[in-house]
Amino acid sequence: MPKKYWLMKCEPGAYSIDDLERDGSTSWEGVRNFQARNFMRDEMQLGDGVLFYASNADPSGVSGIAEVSRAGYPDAFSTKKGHMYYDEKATADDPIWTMVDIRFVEKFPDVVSLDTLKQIAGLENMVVTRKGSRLSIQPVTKDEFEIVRKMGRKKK
DNA sequence: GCCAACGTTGGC
DNA sequence: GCCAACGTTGGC
Repeated sequence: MPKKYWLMKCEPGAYSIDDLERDGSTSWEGVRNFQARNFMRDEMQLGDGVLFYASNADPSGVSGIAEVSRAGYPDAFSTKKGHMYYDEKATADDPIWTMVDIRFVEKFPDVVSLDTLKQIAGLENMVVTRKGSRLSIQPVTKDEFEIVRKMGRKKK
């Protein structure tokens, strides 16, 4: 299966590219959106490329690169009563939700801001540049991934 | 902090 | 199966 590419959003206050660099890798639990879950459960594969996107940031944008280090597996937090990711509909047999692990690859010298993404030719169809795009895990094409990586490596 | 856009829920 | 109400996301 050919390698796929993704964009994963997180608020830096919750988890940033610096946290990922420090930790080396992390589990990506707590996604409670069916579309995003389906991507993790059905399509994400070991080694897939990830654009690490900082939302609600200053500025918001892609702050680095990660890769999938473990494909989709059940999100055990969904059955932990009292936990912030607890879902009362989840059971041991059917935890409903899925998580993946990702590994740090690189941090960009400068964030490729959303504003920049919107101006770059070739990224017109990127999900993240569309108005009202709230999906926290989005598919990205190989071309889009490489354009953003190239931009991110460029020093100002 | 505001609020538009969105996803989910639940009444009917 | 529609759709209003609600809660959340995320840019600004």
